Amino acid sequence: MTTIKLHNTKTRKKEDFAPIDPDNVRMYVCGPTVYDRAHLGNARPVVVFDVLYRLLRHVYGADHVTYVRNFTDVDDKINARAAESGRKISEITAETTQWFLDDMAALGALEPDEMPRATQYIPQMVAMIETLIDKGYAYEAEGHVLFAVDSWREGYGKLSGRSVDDMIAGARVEVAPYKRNPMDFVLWKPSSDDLPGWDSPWGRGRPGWHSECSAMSYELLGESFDIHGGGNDLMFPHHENEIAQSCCAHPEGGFANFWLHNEMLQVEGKKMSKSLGNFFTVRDLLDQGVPGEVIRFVFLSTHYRKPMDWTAEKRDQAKQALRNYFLQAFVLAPSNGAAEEECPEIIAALADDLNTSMALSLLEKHDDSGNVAALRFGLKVLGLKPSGNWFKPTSLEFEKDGFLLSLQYYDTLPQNVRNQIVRVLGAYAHARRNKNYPEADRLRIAAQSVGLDLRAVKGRDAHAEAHLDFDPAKLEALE
RNA sequence: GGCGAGUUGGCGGAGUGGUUACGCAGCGGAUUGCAAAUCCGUGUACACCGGUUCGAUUCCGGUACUCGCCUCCA
Repeated sequence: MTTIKLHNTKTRKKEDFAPIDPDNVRMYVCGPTVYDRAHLGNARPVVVFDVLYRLLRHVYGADHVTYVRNFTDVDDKINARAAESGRKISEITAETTQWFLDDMAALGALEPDEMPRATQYIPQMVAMIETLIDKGYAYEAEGHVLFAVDSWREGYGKLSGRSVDDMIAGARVEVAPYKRNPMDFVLWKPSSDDLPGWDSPWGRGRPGWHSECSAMSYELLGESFDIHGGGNDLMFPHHENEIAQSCCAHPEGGFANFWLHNEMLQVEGKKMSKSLGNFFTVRDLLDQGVPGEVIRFVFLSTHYRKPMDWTAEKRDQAKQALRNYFLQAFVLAPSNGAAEEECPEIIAALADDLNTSMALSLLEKHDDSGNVAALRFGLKVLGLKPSGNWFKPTSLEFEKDGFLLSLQYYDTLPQNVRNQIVRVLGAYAHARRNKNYPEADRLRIAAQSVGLDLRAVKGRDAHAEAHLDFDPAKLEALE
């Protein structure tokens, strides 16, 4: 069996991955807070851990992996959004959740096995907080329940490599007066009547952000599981706090064995932010006609632990490369050939701490050598699947009146359009035959502007190739 | 200030203690009325300074720079 190596943030080293139970490999990844459309940066961890999910399923079997990714549907940002829009919270979270699912599906991400909503796990959070209070790790103050970092100094800060003292020294936050230690964090906070709230031993309130992931991972994966993932900005404080809660509430388990963190995304060399004007969502890109699999390809071209820069140039290069692979794998190759054939090199690349850019270069190799079976396998295991026909500027070729036509959906075009195309081709061929090059060029350039390529072909008069944006309505003007 | 990540040819991006991927772009050529497409050929790069070594881009130390986190932000 393939040994997967993963960089474990806990040890800062690449380690051999060995699941607690190979029959049920368990992974938890922090999901989105559902208050708005996912921006491009939100998509990176989704794609990174989707690749890992696929690899785990390949190695251990699809039925032997449990992947959990939550939705945070109780949060002050959501409350704020509801207040300013006048809409119901449940409406906003339901809509945003569906948007997220749709956008991530467009990026070729498989849905996790479990997608718990925080609001469905309030009782479990309350229970966990009670346990923490009972064990002396948490205390109530002014309707809040706080985790006391001093009660677990031996463990707190280990993941992110900070000591409690360092953190206090570097803290630049105003400290709430009811905190015993400035670094204590909120497990439960009171809700006013106009905010979402649940009854609890500490009055009506709502959970702190960190409580959610601990309670949900415990409920769905147990007190110890294999992998916990997320963006490296979550390392502190979110993951540190999760560890504190989970390890103190359930000391019998070790919580997550492997911690994986992806690096952040930049846009044209700068952090994506609204103030820089380079902020955009996945949906924006899709609406601009960038296929989701092209976005995915760009993500895959950078190792997950390196900062990734989204640039227009990368987008274009990715599109071109993918077009070639898709053409080779799904159009040019004989359809009756082997569907796919496992490529151990690609699996080995992924098993080496998700070396996706290496895997991509192997795709290139198989494309060059015409090894379609391996190419198909690679595309599949990387989750690169055509979302439409964008990569097929041409499809089948037809002979018509001595001209070679290679037109997408030729047979679905109305007869009059077909005839028009043949007439344009005829005019083009005629002009060339008579060395009337200005006229030939005029036709070629004009045709190009409506999405039709005319070109001379040896041994034939002319060749027309229609692109997807071919607009037959404008064709008439050419004649 | 603290913690962490990174720095490879024009761009992207692997990899390696000595033979130095690959893609894109570029350049040269073939072909072409021109262009496109295609084909052939072409690039000795690894931030800087020390150290280890017969030999380092690859190992060790330091410097510089970039980026992230430390505060709601993925």
